[in-house]
Amino acid sequence: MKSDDNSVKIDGIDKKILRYLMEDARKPILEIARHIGISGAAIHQRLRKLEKSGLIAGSKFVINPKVLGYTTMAYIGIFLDKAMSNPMAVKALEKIPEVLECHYTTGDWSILIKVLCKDNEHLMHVLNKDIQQIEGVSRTETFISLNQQIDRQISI
Amino acid sequence: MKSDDNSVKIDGIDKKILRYLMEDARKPILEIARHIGISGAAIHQRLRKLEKSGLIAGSKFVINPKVLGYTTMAYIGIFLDKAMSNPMAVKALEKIPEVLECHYTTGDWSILIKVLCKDNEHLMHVLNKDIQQIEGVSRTETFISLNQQIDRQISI
DNA sequence: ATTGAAATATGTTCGTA
DNA sequence: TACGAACATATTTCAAT
Repeated sequence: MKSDDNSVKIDGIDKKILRYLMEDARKPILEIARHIGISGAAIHQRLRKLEKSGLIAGSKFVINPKVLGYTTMAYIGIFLDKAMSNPMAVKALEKIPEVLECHYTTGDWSILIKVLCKDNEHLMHVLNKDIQQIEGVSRTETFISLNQQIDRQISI
Repeated sequence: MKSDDNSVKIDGIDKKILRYLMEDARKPILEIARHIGISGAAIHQRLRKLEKSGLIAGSKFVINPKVLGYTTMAYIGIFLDKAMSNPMAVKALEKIPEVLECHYTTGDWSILIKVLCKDNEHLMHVLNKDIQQIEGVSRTETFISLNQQIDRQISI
């Protein structure tokens, strides 16, 4: 069910439903139904349509890492010797649990990753013992996040 | 309920419960109960404890932005004239819906942001019309994510 | 697409161990 | 902590519009 511009069409009611569930995935459908004034069955049907379209990728519990002692987040730009080593480097990065994101990027680096560590010492360990030891990694540039001010999903 | 190292203690059962819900926030508690072999009431009680500890920050529906036509993700390093302009710049960034993350960082830039746009043209528009026009922004460096290979939460 | 109602499943509380 | 039972809600399906 795709439109001309290769994107799914959703109407105002779909948006309202999604906005509730993007805030709280466990919000009861019937509660949303009461808020926006249509039946629970209608919402149920719309959600099935949205899931089928692929727009809803799933749902997640959000964990607060600080409560587990993880207080140091950083972005690390990685220079690789040869482009050939990229897929192997990503495989190695996947095995490092502190690596939460990994992007091939334009610009100076081959790869940009986001890591979450307990503290600076832990970060240093991940850099020196885990990342620098990956075959093909020649150099890294680290940017520690002193404070995350915005963290949100796409606005619909 | 914090331990000596200022982090919450969770046991193996807590971890199992959380792992299920981090994958699928709407997974029924009773289903999880059947999987791990304790009663639904016990899980309910543990979840209340985990929420009270602050470890569970909430839950979210995950939207696939590609289905809405958003295919260009980029990181942008922003140079600010004076540190003084930082909070004002963040306020201005909050008003740009394409900005999904914003970090104060160590290193070259004052601020690192993540943006999600429909295409390169849209990204260029956000750069030139929205970001560059913010008071105090002197220069930006853009890194387009050609491909995101890893995207996950903290592993517990 | 939407509805109400019925059937099924789940969430929640409580007394007890 | 954990349990089971009882009660309150929610999800899901379906015939009808």
